Amino acid sequence: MYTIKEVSEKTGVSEHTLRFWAKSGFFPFVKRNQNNIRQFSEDDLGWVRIVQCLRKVGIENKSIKRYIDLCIMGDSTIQERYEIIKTTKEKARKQMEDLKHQLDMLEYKEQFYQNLIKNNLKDSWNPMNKMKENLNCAI
Amino acid sequence: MYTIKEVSEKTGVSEHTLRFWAKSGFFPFVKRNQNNIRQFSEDDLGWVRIVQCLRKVGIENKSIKRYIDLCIMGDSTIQERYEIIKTTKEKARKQMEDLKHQLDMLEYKEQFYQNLIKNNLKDSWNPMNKMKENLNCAI
DNA sequence: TATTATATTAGAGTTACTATCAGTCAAGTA
DNA sequence: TACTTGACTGATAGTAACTCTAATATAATA
Repeated sequence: MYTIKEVSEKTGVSEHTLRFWAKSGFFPFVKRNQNNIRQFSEDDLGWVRIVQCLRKVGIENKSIKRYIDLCIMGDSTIQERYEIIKTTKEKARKQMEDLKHQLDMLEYKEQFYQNLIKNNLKDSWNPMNKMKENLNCAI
Repeated sequence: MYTIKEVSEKTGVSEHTLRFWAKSGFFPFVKRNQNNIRQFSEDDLGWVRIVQCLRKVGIENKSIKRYIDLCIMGDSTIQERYEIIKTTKEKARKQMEDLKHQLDMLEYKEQFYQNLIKNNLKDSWNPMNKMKENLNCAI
């Protein structure tokens, strides 16, 4: 059993956000002790991790709540939950692709600046200066 | 020269967001025609794309503004701009890694539900049912 | 000439936190 | 017994980055 602090440390989700999520109905099975303190079980930790995963892929809280509610409803909703996961996975895959493009662009920019710096120091009248002049345009 | 609509279509950034970014000072060189309509040049399009790239990697608008301002200031800021791009690239690389973990988790979940569905339909008293019972816990 | 399309602006609304405050409660320590 | 610590509650305000709405203007088209 884990306190909210331990869950925060284990998952990297702030205590604030965990309470916010709890209030949003994301952890319906978390028990309290006699002092009203939340006691997260290993399974509850699993819920935290899946919520965290869905959020990181950009699923909005309303949709996460829907998924949680389906889980609570039991076996009859397995198909729908499967579809949600499949769609989310596809979304994550597209994000990976997109992020790869951004990484490529940043690598290109890095090279661009690296050349600029190298040539600026060594040689002030080489062809790179054409680029230099256009710097404000090309960023 | 492109209208805001054309830029939106070319880049996938909404007209709304483009105006918001413009207002934030991200496109200082965009000219207007006699009717006060924005006319994006090919170079301006380049600015849109780099801003889009930085946003997609999660760089906050305040930092983007800083980068834009450095660009305007000219050659003396090349080193600092280079550092920003390098740091951003590193950030993007870390995001890729993290997203890969989320993708792995979603793939695992997909398999989990797939097995559940397959076994539920074919055989109601196999070992998978243990998992089924724990579904609400394991999500 | 009337309508439609596209553009502009200011400003309100939204999401998902994030932070702060005020106050309660219980457990452990000096 | 007083004090500190950690957790809880609720309310409220602030923030980032959009996102949407409304009011208005111009230009092209029927």
